[in-house]
Amino acid sequence: MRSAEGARSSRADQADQRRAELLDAARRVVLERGLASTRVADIAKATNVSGGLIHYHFATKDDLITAMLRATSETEVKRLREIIAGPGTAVQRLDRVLRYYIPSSRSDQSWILWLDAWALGVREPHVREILLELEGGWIEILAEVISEGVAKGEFFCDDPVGAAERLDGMLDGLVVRYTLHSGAMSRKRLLEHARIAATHEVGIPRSAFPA
Amino acid sequence: MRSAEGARSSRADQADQRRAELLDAARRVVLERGLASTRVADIAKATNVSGGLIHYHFATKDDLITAMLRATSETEVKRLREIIAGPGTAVQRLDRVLRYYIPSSRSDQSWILWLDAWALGVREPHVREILLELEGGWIEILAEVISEGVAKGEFFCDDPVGAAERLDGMLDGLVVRYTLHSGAMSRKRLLEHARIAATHEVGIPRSAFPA
DNA sequence: CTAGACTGGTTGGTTGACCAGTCAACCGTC
DNA sequence: GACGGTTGACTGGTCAACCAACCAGTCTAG
Repeated sequence: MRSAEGARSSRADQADQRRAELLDAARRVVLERGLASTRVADIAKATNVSGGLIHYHFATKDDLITAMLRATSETEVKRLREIIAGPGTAVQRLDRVLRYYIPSSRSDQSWILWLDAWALGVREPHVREILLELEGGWIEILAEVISEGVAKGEFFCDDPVGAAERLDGMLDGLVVRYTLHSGAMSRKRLLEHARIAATHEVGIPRSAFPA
Repeated sequence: MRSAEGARSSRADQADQRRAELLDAARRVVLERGLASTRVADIAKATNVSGGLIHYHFATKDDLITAMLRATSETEVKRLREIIAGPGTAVQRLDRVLRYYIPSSRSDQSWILWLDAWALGVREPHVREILLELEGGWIEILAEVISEGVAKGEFFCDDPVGAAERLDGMLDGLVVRYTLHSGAMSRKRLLEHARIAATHEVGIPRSAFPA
């Protein structure tokens, strides 16, 4: 009765949990050390696990990294969807998306992962595919929010997808700048840039956004 | 008479030339193989030179890579300055800058170098510094062109530096997309995005740019 | 003008560190 | 007792950096 599908820790569950744990450790280690200098042994150590176990769950280091990127990308898009699912006007929703691009603090270094992934993606088609999905997700969501605003008469824009591509591109570029040279681009300034560009794209005044 | 300062191949000249040759080969090899998998031996082979010689001219691999990035960055900014030095209206000059961001063909992969450098820059302050100068150069030049246009009454923009930062950021982001997923972003569309964003930033109609 | 010392450039082989992936043996649970 | 999960030692290979030797010009003293 208990051991059927409601079982607390079947074999499969245990393996899945370990896999997830390894993926998580991999993400942490890569963020800390960078993709280039991340060894399988580092990830093993971060999980208090033997090196061999990694290769039991993931055939190659490449598999592990790829799976980690895919998992991270998927939860990222999922969270973003939750963000826009909430209530509010189109401007409020758009502002939430813009803010979600920007690292919330100096210690939030999640973008580093994507800088590494871009470089890797140049050579690795699998990685490129993951990145395409992630970027596509951002753009799609931005475009949705904009279209919605247009439908409600809040926004004015005859090419929501184009506008979304431009906004997404600008945010990517500016976040790189913010991540690499925090001195040359404050978080505040970055957000202001995002909001100004958004006003240009959806035809509303700056005052429509919070100060 | 011949051997004085007009000498064809003094010691110093020879060394400088070899250094330049090595830097050039390094750039080619890194573009082709990626930073992560570029070996000193690869660069040696590409120059038909022994591995030891590399370490004679550059103490460490890191030195070589850093010097190569710095040299590339500097010639990049120099070329960009030449681009805007030419004649024409402010719109024409701005358009030339926008076009200069964008790889001129599928085979022009020079941006790959900067994707690698961004990832490296996260960990290496020297690299970060080079990138800051490069990006700063782009922004400065964009801001100059915009300010000039404003002074001449061609453009309308009360914050040329802010506009330059936004345009530079957008172009960086979109070029990444173009470089990684050429299928999802054609060169034509990329240029169109650049021009549209520019019209927003400098307050001119789309028709001011070439079709 | 020239022989020999000196210097900078170059070679190729070597070394020591590092690391992904393998393997045989071990443990706990059903 | 069989199987999924786990260990840690081991292997084969790779690579940056070092080094001893060599060579081609250049300088200097006689």
